[in-house]
Amino acid sequence: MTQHSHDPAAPADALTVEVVELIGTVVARYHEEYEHAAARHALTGAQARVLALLSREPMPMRRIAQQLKCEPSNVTGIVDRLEARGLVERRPDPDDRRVKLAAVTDEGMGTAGRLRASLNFAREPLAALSAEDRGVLRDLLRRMLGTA
Amino acid sequence: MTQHSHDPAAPADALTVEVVELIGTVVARYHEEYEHAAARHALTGAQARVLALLSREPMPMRRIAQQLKCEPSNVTGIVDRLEARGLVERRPDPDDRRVKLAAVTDEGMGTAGRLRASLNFAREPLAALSAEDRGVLRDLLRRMLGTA
DNA sequence: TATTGTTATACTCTATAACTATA
DNA sequence: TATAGTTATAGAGTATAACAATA
Repeated sequence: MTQHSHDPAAPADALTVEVVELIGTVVARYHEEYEHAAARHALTGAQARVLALLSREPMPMRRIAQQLKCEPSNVTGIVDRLEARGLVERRPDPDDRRVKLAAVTDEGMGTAGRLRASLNFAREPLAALSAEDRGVLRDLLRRMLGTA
Repeated sequence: MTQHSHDPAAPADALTVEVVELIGTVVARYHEEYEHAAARHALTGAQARVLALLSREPMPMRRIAQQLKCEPSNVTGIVDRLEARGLVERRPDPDDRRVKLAAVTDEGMGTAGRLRASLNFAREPLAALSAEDRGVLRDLLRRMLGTA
């Protein structure tokens, strides 16, 4: 049983435990900041996520649910509330009349942009790291996530 | 305006943007795994967090709310549900009769232990990194979080 | 008076199941 | 038959405000 074991039942060493705890702290701080940024625009976290998603590209209700990893029925309500505020609209899909494409309005695009700008998680914690450090961090995270 | 600027309105460089996106992915994966681990024990995320919190140390309802960063009134319901399942109990505080100390039962301690063990975020993604890499990652995260 | 925990209320998110309109 | 979106329903988390017991 070495430190490099992939045995899922292997007890974690002290270093791994500390890294996991640090990641937990990052997760908590990230979420807190995201919720606050959303609240500053009178949005819930879920609404902000959908708005951010649609600001990149309109998409069917079904696909929003897949991205959010939730049931399609939930998306109806979230989009309803965004639509009631004029930030999002439902458009018919010319290729399939069953499908409704959710798309941000001009106002919604503005809100999405301000939301993105007010998310200072990008700048504040990472500002403590040099460009070189950030590069090392990027590589480690990539490998951790299996995307490198 | 240099790359090291702390100006909160400064646009983020490409590297910073990528690191933030990677952190976003880590956050999403961490949360997904936490919710699944909780669900395997028929707990919600909030219930699992409170159980984990109390498994370290009994504490007043008020302090649970502070740790969860939510209103004290919410804690009543979460602890109610844990108590109904016999995982947690309310005890009087001998020093202040207004206070109720929430504490895990023996059964709750067992569930908390199994929950912790089933959280394999500790092992799976970090297994891709060597001990040296994990040390570097720990140092970068510490500095990012301002705890070093 | 201030504090602790609770209750009452309203809103949002969530999953499940049944429904509709299309395909 | 199958799929996209919705509705209906119920449970859980959340904040706000008002309350009882205690400090």
